[in-house]
Amino acid sequence: MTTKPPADPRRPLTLRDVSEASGVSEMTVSRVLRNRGDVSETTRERVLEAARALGYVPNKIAGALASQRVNLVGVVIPSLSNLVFPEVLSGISQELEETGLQPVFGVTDYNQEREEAVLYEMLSWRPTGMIVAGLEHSDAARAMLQNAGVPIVEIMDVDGDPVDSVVGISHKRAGLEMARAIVKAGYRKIGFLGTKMPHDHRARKRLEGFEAGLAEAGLTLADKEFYSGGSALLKGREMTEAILKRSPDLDFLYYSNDMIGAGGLLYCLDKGIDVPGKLGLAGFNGVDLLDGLPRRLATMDACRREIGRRAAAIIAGRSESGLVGGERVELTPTIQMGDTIRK
Amino acid sequence: MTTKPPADPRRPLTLRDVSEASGVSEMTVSRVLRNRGDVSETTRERVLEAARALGYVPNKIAGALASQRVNLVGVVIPSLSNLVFPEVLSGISQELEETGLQPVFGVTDYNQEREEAVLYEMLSWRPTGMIVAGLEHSDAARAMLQNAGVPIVEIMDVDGDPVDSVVGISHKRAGLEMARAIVKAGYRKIGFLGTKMPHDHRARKRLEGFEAGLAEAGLTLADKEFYSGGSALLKGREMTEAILKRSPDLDFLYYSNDMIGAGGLLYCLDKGIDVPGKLGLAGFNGVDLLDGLPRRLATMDACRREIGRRAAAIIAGRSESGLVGGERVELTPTIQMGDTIRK
DNA sequence: CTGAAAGCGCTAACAA
DNA sequence: TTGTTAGCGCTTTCAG
Repeated sequence: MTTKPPADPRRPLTLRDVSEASGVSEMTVSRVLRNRGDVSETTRERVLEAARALGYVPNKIAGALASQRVNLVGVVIPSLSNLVFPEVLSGISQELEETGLQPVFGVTDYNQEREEAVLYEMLSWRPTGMIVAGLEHSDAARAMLQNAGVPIVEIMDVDGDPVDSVVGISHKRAGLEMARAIVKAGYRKIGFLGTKMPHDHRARKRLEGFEAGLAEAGLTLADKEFYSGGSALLKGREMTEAILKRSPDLDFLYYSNDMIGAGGLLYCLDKGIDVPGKLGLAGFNGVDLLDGLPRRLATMDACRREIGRRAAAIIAGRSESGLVGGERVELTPTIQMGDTIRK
Repeated sequence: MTTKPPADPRRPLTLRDVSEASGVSEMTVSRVLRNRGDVSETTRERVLEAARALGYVPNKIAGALASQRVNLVGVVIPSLSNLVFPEVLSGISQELEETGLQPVFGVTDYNQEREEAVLYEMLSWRPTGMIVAGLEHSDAARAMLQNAGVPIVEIMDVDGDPVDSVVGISHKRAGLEMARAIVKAGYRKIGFLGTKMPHDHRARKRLEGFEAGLAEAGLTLADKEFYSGGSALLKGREMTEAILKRSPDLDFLYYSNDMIGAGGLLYCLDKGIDVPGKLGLAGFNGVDLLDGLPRRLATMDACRREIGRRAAAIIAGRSESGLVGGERVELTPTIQMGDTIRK
């Protein structure tokens, strides 16, 4: 006759431990812990009591393997320091809160190889769905997403060919409309200041749309200036100084984001340049972080939180309603004229 | 005689599929895909080829269950919009990059109930380790962490009683030293402006340390102003206006973070207040986002990226070297005097 | 309302 | 170098 060796005390607890402590079968314990099926109030309480007393934390790995269900939603974004993405994430978290689904974040640093690695890693956890920033992916990444067999939502941008669903704004259109507004306000010698990152496709599309908008009025960009890295506010300052030295006759500066725009604005105020009389300014994103500046920079709201919410809603909706086709949600950004464009 | 029904074509691929496609046992396929054990170059290539052709993505759920190893590190932070935390996360990602470990983020919104929920959720995936912001947790949360059986690193703050390891700065000391620097520069009527959030323990500790520092010189805070929510830059402006209206004789304003400090600075410059001659200003965090302001705000670097890195290194180190006791890493923040304190 | 048996997809340990 | 066997901790399914 043998006795079982005493279990390792540092071994994580299992359903069996709760079962033994409560004198109820593992199956019934499992039911109680998941609120599934009918369990008598008596046993229910006995089980809950035992689980709490032991400090049992269920093993979702085993649960997921057995049930073939994982309450994770993968979210892949290029950067956390961009100010834009935390807000998207926040919209996603908020929308998912009530659904029992949990977002899991991955960051690519605007790097396609990293993106592939992150996607592979995430998909290997068999998430309920994936939310991925942007429409531009390597062939391998697209293939992975296509074969994943779960709802995919590409976000931020709608100008392109989505794998499945897409939620975002048209950055081309955003650039176009900003150009029209600027032209309409009477500006003619217009410069562009933006990021150098070759993989920031959305900034590129805004610039394309912007140039198209100028072309409608027979205009072309008078000058451009690009940067990469560093404090955006400071870069905005430096770039503005540089472009104005080179092209002193510019009457408008269009910045690819609000942070560099704010730097430019501060520079102009420092130098006593008449804004928006002699020089108009506009950015992009509508970050309310900047609301306390001496003047409100003209900008365009990118609907960041709403994008996160809608994307999450698609995943949540589909995960309970079975499969539906790819949806397309195009949000409409609104221009905020602020105080840096002439009326 | 029966034939197996054809497999559901949308069913995710398994090791078995790769095994059949390559004519190699599942076990060997598994070895190849994990680079474990010796496999002949011939079979290795055959397997890799088959896996790629099929688009096989391994199922980590099953793998983790079988191997009892999970390459996930849980990271729990209070907020993403705080500017501080993205940088910590970035330090963590960076340090983990080479180790095969993957960070998974969870956000608590400075809410203890949410924290419990997030911790429970994460621990149920049996991660390799946990990084948690702050030392203040509910009893239930502490118990969960204590019983998790994996390395826990609490970050940001060292003033308190850690569950296991801790990496951070002393916020008490940070406040204390800033007070000393201010007093030494000759300021005497000092006001404090900060967040109202009752759960921002670190801000509270800085304030305590700050008051202790003033007390050393026989001083007390002349006035205080608190806020919650909204654009920090704007709030900084508004609060500064309010406190100066109420207490026009203040000669220094200590802000609990750089963003509201920047708002205050912009307000003072607008109003033509002599900074730092008549009024000194200081913030906290050292966010280089603000480098482009007209003057550099005095501040104190909170070592955010370094904190993330060190915490991640502890998890990574312990996961391969077996268990070690709780480590304590206290980083030393450095004052940056900027242009808003008299020399 | 409760329990017993089978197996999710993979890997540890051992055998060949 | 490769294959076989058992089982990770849970849930599904079916039987009581």
